[in-house]
Amino acid sequence: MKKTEKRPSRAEQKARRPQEILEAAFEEFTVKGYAATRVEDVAVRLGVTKGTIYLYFPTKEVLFEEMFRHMSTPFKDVLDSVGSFKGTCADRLRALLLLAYEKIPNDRKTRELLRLTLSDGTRFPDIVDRHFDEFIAPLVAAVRALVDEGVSAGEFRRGAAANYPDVVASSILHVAVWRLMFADRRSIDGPAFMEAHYDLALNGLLQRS
Amino acid sequence: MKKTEKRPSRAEQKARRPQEILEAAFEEFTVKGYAATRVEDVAVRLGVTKGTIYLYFPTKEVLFEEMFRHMSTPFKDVLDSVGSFKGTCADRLRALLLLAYEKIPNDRKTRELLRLTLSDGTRFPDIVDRHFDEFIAPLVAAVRALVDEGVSAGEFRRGAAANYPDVVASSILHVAVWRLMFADRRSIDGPAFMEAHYDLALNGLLQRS
DNA sequence: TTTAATTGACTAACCCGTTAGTCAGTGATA
DNA sequence: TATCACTGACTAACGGGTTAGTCAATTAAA
Repeated sequence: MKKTEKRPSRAEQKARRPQEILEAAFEEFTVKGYAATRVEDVAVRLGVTKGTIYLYFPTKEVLFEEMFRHMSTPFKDVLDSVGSFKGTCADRLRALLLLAYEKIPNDRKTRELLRLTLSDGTRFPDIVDRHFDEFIAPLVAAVRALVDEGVSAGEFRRGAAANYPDVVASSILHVAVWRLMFADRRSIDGPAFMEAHYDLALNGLLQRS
Repeated sequence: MKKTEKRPSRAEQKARRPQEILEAAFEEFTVKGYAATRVEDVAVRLGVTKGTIYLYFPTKEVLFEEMFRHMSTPFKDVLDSVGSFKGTCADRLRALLLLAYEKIPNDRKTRELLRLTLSDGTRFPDIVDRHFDEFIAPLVAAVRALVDEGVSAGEFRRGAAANYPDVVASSILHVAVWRLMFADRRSIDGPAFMEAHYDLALNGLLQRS
């Protein structure tokens, strides 16, 4: 308990509350899932009582939805930076994979939101659509653009894989799911796995002779 | 409602009950998850009352665990049949992928158990370990054996991908997760996806010469 | 008639959402 | 600067509804 920082004024505290609540909610919901999380758990984690939560959010469902929105940062911006990259398509594929690994399996926030999407997506179809629009669609589009360009340039083969870009990226999901399943119980060597992924994908795409 | 089959005797009914309950439990748990499923939902689905469930299973937790055990059919046996295949490693890789696609993303049972593993695995660590032993480990081992053999025979490259067999198979998981997320809302062309997967993996593995 | 599978009412505990009341913090007044 | 009336963020306790688990009564097969 540091005492160095001064106690915030009431106005400051009030302005800060919604964010604090949403972040506490994230921790609880991701560990227990929507149904098994009690609103009071969220409050206790923050050091307040349940009533306080209801001053800021009308229902548990709204709390969950807003938590999800607050925690999911769009992926498009990150991907756009790949478009500005120079170099061979092979180099740019590598850059793209690096970014995607950072953003998806290596980022706890994204990883846990994936879990919630799978476990509670039926109850909240909106968050699944958001997840698709903000993560999956942009990533698949980026891979597709890159592969198409490689094919046009004669660098990549024209083949079944080139037409289904998902298969080029899907090992990223593997790492994310692995970590969600086993946490620290079975560790996975991220960089080594990514190298293997890049090696297989690149050689799978490259012109053969 | 066919009336052709005769009413079962009491002994027959009693012998049949546990299975019936476990299958009804599967339907309910996979739709709502552990926490949001009521024991009475399971009973109603079967046309009995809650008390009956408790004649056969002592608690909701035990019901869930036994449901999971009853529904997960081991994968090893299926994989062993690949070992007896003849042909090039490329052919055998194709056969292995076909089997894996049938068993994982195309099989509703396996798919939904994957969802439960992710959503309620924290509460039931045992089922995660079972899942690993019965699905993941055998599949990875089979891929590794095949890739190693291909490398020894000079058919496959020696490279990063050959050392991390997971990347060769991980697109399978992609289809499973996709279907869990979007159900019928965004369909995925299974056979075409598998072709793309095989195309990329095989060319990624093959000797480059 | 005997036996045992099944029922369904019941309990105890739980949890969402509400609200009357509290008190720390604020700012006007002297 | 010191006093104090007032505000509003927060709390504590509760109503109402739900659900896991129990068990005495029921019912139908043998």
